[in-house]
Amino acid sequence: MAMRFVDGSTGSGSATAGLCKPLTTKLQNAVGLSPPELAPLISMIQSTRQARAGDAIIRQGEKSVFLHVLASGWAARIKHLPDGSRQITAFLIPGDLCDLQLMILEEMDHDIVALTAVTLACIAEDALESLPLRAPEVAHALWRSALVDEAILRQWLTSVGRRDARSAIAHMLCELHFRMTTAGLARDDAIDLPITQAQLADATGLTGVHVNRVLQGLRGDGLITLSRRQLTIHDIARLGEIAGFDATYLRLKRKA
Amino acid sequence: MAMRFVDGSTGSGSATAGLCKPLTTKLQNAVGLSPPELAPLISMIQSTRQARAGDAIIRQGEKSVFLHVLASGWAARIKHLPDGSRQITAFLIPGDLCDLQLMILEEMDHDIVALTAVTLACIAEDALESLPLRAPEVAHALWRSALVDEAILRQWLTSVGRRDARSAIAHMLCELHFRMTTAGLARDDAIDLPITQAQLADATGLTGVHVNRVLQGLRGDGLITLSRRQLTIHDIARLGEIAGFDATYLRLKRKA
DNA sequence: CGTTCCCTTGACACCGATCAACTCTGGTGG
DNA sequence: CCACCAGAGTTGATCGGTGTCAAGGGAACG
Repeated sequence: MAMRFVDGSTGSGSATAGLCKPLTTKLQNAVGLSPPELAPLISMIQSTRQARAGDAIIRQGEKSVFLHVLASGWAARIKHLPDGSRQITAFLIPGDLCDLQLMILEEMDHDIVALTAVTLACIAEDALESLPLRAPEVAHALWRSALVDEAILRQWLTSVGRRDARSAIAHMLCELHFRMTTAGLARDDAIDLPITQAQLADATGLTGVHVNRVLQGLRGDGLITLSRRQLTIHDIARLGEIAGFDATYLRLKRKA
Repeated sequence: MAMRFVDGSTGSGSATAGLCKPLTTKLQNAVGLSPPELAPLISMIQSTRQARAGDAIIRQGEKSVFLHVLASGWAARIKHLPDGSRQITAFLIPGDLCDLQLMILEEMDHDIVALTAVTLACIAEDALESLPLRAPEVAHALWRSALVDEAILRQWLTSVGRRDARSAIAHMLCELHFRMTTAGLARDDAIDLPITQAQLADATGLTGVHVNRVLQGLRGDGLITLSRRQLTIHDIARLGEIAGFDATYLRLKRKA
């Protein structure tokens, strides 16, 4: 959990702007914000922070004086149970907000753990507090991002509660592909998928063994290739059909 | 889905104030707002709306010009799957907000359905938009309520994904009892629980038959009484232990 | 006083969990 | 460059928690 500080000056120093690429891409694609509108956000990045795979980014019960934005790498929201099992409650990809809720709530109700090496952009809380006045459309966009996360959560609950394993995993792969595309991180039908089958199991409420068998099935049907942390979806239409996937919940736009 | 309009004048007309009892109780208990601080909220209620059990309050894909606050009765957020099965994503009790998300997002990603006869307080959207300026602590409280709903969602996902049926149902009963208490609607260890076993099954990812058997088990162990839509918890400590229940996620307070 | 949900119970089937190797891959150090 | 090692993936055999199907009983409501 090494801390490293970079240039936090106002303006669009190229290092800072590069850090925020996935976030700005996401906000442009999904909300329709223009680069000039996004400038206030980029200029608020005060420092960056690195973490290695397995490190906790923030723990249950903690509070933070920074809003953390994932700039590179993957992370997960994790809830731990008394018996040692865990439920992954969200996968965070570049451009996702870690802890916007701490603007309003007192402490985290879950851990956030880095799944790969990770770079975080840190935005000071007090800078955020004046954001609604200084750049209302950006503040709006951040809340929108949080509300889409909640819509994702409802989809996950639906997957775990009512879809069978094959359909649930297909749905997860469709969603991740779609989100990576929105963040500008997909290469056509292929994405980096740097998570283990056990982590996929913790997200879908299954066991690692069963996830493995289901993936074999999807591979066997020629729907996907997944190896060396690279996912390629060969027949996205059919995969979406198996999943009952409808991307509307990820597209929810800003109100006119 | 009859619409009925009542006095929407400013001030604390007793009818309007009475409507909001559970909401104000909740906000007082959970956030520590005082009655004078809540006055602006009560004065914003523009009309009320009634619905009968089974009626849709708002449908997936719809938008609304009102924020609906549940004043009496129970409702549920429901996601429908292509095969006809359903996942209940939230139980809404008096004092809960139905569609705050529509302040920012364009359309609903799920249905909200009345589970009993229901009274809704309607707050006009444009009145809400100026709320952060006029009564920042109330606006804060509303967002807080939405974020607690998200924390609840994470708990549900954890229940469905990683707890067994007995533990998941015990957890649900603990949560509902706690929330009813916070809304000022509990009588010691007893609450109204006007939902069917099938609905409890749709919320926990189980079948009605299995929910029935689990409830029999909890009854047989002397932990609860549940009949005629009345739930009494006889041994809340042991029920909480079975559930792995920790109410922190429902208590998340306003930031100092 | 019948109709309609809802609850209850039993027998049986099955999806996914568990247990237990074994293999493969990537990274590390000699 | 190779030997080693830990983590991740793979596979088979078996178990068990829930689902499914089917039927009957009870309570609310007109």
